[in-house]
Amino acid sequence: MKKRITIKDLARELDVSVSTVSKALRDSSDISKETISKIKAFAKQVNYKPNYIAQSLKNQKTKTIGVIIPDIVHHFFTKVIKGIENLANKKGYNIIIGLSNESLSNEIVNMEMLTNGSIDGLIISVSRETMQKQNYYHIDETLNQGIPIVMFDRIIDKISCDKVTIDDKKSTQNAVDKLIQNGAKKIAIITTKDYMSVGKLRTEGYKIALKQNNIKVDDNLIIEVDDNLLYEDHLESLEFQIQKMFNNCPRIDGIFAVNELFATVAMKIAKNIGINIPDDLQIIGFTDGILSRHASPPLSTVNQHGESMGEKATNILISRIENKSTDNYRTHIIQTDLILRDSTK
Amino acid sequence: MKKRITIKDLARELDVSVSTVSKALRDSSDISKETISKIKAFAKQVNYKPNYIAQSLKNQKTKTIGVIIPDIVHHFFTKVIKGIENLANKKGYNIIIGLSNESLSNEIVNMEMLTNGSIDGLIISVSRETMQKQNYYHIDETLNQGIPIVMFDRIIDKISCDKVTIDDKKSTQNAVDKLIQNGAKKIAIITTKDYMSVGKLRTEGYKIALKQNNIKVDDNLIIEVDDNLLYEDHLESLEFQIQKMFNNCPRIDGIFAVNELFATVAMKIAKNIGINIPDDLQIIGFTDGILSRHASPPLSTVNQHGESMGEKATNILISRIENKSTDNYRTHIIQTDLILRDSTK
DNA sequence: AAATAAAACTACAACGTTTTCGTGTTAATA
DNA sequence: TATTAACACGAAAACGTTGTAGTTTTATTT
Repeated sequence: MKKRITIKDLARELDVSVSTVSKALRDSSDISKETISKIKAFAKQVNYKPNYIAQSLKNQKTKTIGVIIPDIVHHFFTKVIKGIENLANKKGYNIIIGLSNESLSNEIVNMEMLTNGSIDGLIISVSRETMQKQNYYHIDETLNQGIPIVMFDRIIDKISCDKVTIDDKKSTQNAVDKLIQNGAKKIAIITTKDYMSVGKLRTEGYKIALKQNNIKVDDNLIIEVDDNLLYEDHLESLEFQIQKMFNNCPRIDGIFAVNELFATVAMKIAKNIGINIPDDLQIIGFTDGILSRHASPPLSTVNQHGESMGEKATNILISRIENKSTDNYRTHIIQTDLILRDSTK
Repeated sequence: MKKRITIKDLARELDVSVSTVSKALRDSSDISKETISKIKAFAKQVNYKPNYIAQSLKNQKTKTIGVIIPDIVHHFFTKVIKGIENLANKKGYNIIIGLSNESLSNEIVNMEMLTNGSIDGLIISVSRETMQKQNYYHIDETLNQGIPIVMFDRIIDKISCDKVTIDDKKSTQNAVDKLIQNGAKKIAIITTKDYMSVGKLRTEGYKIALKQNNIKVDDNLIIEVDDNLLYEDHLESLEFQIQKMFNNCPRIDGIFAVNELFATVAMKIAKNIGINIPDDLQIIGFTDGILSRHASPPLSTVNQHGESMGEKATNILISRIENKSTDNYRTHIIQTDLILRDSTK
């Protein structure tokens, strides 16, 4: 186990001062060409690598960005992270990840760990509990400390910072429109309770689409799933609610689901009852994940472009970090599109 | 934007020395009870938070562990990360993630970024390219630097470090056994080319199970998919190979697939041809992911317990980091189990 | 040859901690 | 009362860098 080589070691070996080495390595005009190349050559030879921690302390910046998400076992978030990582790496940043597990206290703990000097900026999608309790103190705090934040997907209007998201309302409006154009008349939506901004917005989009096409909104067709439970572990209750919907309104011919799990489960149940998809019932989900792609039939879905979202967020964050740009905060909208597969006509 | 409060600030305000403050905050016996509580109270009042970077530099440890994986858009890895994060957080560690995207050079770059002082230890599942090219220099290097490494899932025998994985051979042997017990006689395996240790081991397990049950191994039933391509983007070629298998050997009554995507696609194709599952054909996949759970019928599968794997790896790593334990390196085996759903009788 | 300017290099403080080794008080012992 | 021990605190170095403000050397001008 070799000891790490430091600038001091180089200086001693080459019989120059520490400052000379440091400057040479960063091509300072203070140092002569020959000395620079001599030092660099030697540094390379002995495999010198600068200590990031020391640099961070000295430069007061860490070249790492924090990412806090509610859950990592989730296709969409995973795509976003991929986008973040790729761009961040390209720009010489590392990412350090915190998981809130949908809990406010976890979110706070993670945030505190990260904001004690470890990161230059933060990208976050807040936990469900944070939205419910509307407790944003920790977010305000880190903003106050001068750490730039970019929120994505689940954003909070009251907080003023950069945001990147999609137009949830418009996107579902388009999707529902498509259902209607395809001949659907009795369209249900499977959504979440409305403390989740996205669920709420998508429900609104659904209603607008219906109204514009002169279809009456029927509250029996609006299924609000209580997503306090982690769906994957509580499938029965989800299935139960959907089953009930079919019982109450057997003649449903279109379903818009707020995520791909809801869509997949709805389709499964419909098929069990003997409903033919897409002939008798058309379904459109949200988020182009693995489930949609491999369901049978493959699900039509609204593609959120998670990777672009991650890249956009990273871009904004890094320019805040590096330019100290004090432009007004903006909310950037990522375009969605409708991927039409076999669950629609 | 408030300036961050440092120990120096506290010292000035309270009119004591920096050392006293530092010691008081860590409950040193050097300092009197009263002074300690006075200092702590004040620190709390002004919301003092220690600077992690400075502590890292001074203490020569960062309390963060690096995680490098080939891909994050992948249910299994995601489960492992969850396991790592949960345990790490509990023990006061952060995790910082690097993605290799299955590329050796990316893996190297990430590794270099992380090993320049940013992490105390590393958990890694190597990229496909690393396994193919058998280029392990970067891994040896960081081991040499005294940074402990735990490899998981895709492990390299030649490298001596801690490892945690499953018994691929035995697990598939059990699964194939189950198929045979259920009456299957003509069992195919869909695997990967054998530079991937896991594909190779699973194929071996498959062969053992057949032999022990006096079934002749038929090379036509061993489908080796070239997974140099990212499957998700190259489904056609995967489908093509599986299709061909059914054409060549129509009477297949059992399939073991090396991952859940292969299993799902195989099932889809079989259903299209009109094969009934599980009556005519039984399928078992690997990795209990979202696809298996929501396929129709739901897929029987070998559960790898990714989360436990992550936790185990973290445990081992942290004890290496903190105890400097010099026990011999061990390879820990995580038990798998067979989840029986509706794709088997 | 003296004065000046430019070039090449170095000392040192600083980033925010932790820790070793003192030093000055007070209390206990001889 | 003199000596020692225990207690409470502080000065300063260190972790590995960077950058400012010198200082020395070399080259240029008069």
